[in-house]
Amino acid sequence: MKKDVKGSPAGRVVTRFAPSPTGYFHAGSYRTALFSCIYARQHGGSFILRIEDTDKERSKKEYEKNIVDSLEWMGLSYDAFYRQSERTEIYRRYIQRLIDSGHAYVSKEAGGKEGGREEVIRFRNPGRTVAFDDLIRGHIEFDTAELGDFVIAKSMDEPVFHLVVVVDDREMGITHIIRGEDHISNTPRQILIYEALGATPPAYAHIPLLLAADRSKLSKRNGAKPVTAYRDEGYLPEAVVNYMALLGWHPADDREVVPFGDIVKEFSLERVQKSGAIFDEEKLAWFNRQYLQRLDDGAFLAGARPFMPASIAEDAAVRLVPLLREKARCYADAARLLAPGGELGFAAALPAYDPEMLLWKKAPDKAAAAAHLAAVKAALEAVPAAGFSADAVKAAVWPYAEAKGRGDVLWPFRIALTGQERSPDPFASAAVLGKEETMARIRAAIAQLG
RNA sequence: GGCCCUAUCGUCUAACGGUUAGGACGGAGGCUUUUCAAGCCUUAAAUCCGGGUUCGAUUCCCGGUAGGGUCACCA
Repeated sequence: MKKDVKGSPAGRVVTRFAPSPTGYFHAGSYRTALFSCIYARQHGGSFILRIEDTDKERSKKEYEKNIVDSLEWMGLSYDAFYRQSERTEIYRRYIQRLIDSGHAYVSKEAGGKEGGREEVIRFRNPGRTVAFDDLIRGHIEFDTAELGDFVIAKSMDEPVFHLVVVVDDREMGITHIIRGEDHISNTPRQILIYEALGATPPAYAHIPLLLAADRSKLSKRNGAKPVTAYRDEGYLPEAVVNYMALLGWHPADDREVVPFGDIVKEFSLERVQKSGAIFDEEKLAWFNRQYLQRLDDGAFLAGARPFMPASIAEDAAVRLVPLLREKARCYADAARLLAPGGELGFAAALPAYDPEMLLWKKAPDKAAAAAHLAAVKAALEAVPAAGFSADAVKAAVWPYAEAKGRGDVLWPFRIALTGQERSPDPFASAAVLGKEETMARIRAAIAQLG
C-alpha cells in the first residue's frame, strides 16, 4: 500500500515546510507547504514548520509573521515549529564532527572578495556521481565533481543552507522532503553531506514550480501577490486551497470542487504533474464563486459584512445579500458594488440621473413613462410597509406591467429607483429601499418627467 | 554557456499502445430576461519537430527544438 514510506523506523511520515523569511509568502511557497502538509496528514504523520533564517541580513521578523499568518488563514496547521537561528549549537556540533572526520576543513580564502571572510568551512567533495529516485520524477543522476568543495559555514557559528538543511532534516526525523523543483540541483550536495554523516537521505519529491504568466518562476517581482492579499480581498480560504491543490494535482475523476478532507484522502505524489503550472487568477475567482454559492445567506452576510460600508444598516444589509451574492466573486466586490457609482450604490443614495434615462428604448415617450410610474405608485400604496418584500412588490406591479408592456413599465420603475442602467430588478431594489424611500423616488421621477 | 528538469486546446488538465484526443477556466454564439450579470445550451481551440520500435503511437526509445530551473561566504 504505502510503498513509498520509508526512512523512519516506525514507518511514520514526517514532512516539513522550510521557508526563508526573506520575502512575503506567495502562492508558490504556499502550494509547497500545502502538498507537504497533505502528505503528512494523509499518512497520519506530522508536519513541521521550520523557519530558515540563517541569513541574518535578509531575514525579517515581519516576513516570518506573514508566513505564519498565511498558513493560519489557509488552515494549514503544523505539529512543531523551529527557527534555525536558535539552533546554532547543534550546527556547531555537526560542523566540528565533519571537520574531525575529515569531511570538512577550514579553508583559507585567497583574494578575499569584498565582504568575504578570510577563512570559511568547506565540505571536502569526494567528486562522486550521486543518484536518487525522486518520487515524482524518477531516477536523477549528477556528477558532483564540478561542484567543488562547497562552503557549509562562514564560521563555526554561521552555518549555511546545505549544512543546516541536512542537519535539521536528520535531527527532526524528516522522512519525505517535498519541495520545489528549484531544489533538484541542491539535492546532490545534500546527499553528499548525509553520506559524510553516515546517514541515509530521506525520500525526495520535487514538485513542479508555480509559474507567472510569462512562464518564469513565480516570485514577488513578477506578479505574485502575498497570500494575505487574497484574504484581504475576501476570498474564502477553502476556495484558494482547493484551487492550489489542483495546480499540479487532481483527483482521479473530473471533479474540480473538492473538499479539503477528500483532497487529503485522495492525494498521491504519483499523480503530481511534472511540468510547471501557471497561476490563473480567473480560475481562482471561479473557484471562489463556487464556494460562495455554497454558503447560506447568513454565512455570506457574516463574511461580507466587514466589507460593506458602515453606513448600511443591519436590516438593509440583510436585504442586500441576495443582490450581492449574484454579483460578487469575492467579498471585496461587496464594497465596490455598494460604493457610490457602483452597481448597488443606489442603496445608500440615489445618484443624479438624466430624465431621458427613464424612457424605455423601444417606446421613448415621456407622458407614457410618467403615467406608468403613477400607476406603479398607486399599486404600491396598497402594499404595507412592513411587508414590502420583492415578492409583494412584484405581485402588486406585475399585472399592470403585463398589460402595458413589461419594458414600458419596468424600465422607468428601475431607473426611478436606482438612477442607473446597470442595476438589479426593480422589485429587489424596492425591497432594499423600503416603502417610504421607494415612493419618494417614484415621485421624484414623475416630477422630472413633467 | 555547463549541469538538471519539462513538453496535449490561450490556461489547468484527462486519455497509463487502439478514443470522433475528454473535462474545466477563459473566448465566441444562442436561450432566458425590463439592463448587466448569473444560469442553461451550442461552438471554436491542442498532442513541439524528426527518426525509430510496433499491425498501430499523445503514450515506449533516440535525436533535435523550445521553455524552465540551477550554477553564492542566499535559501
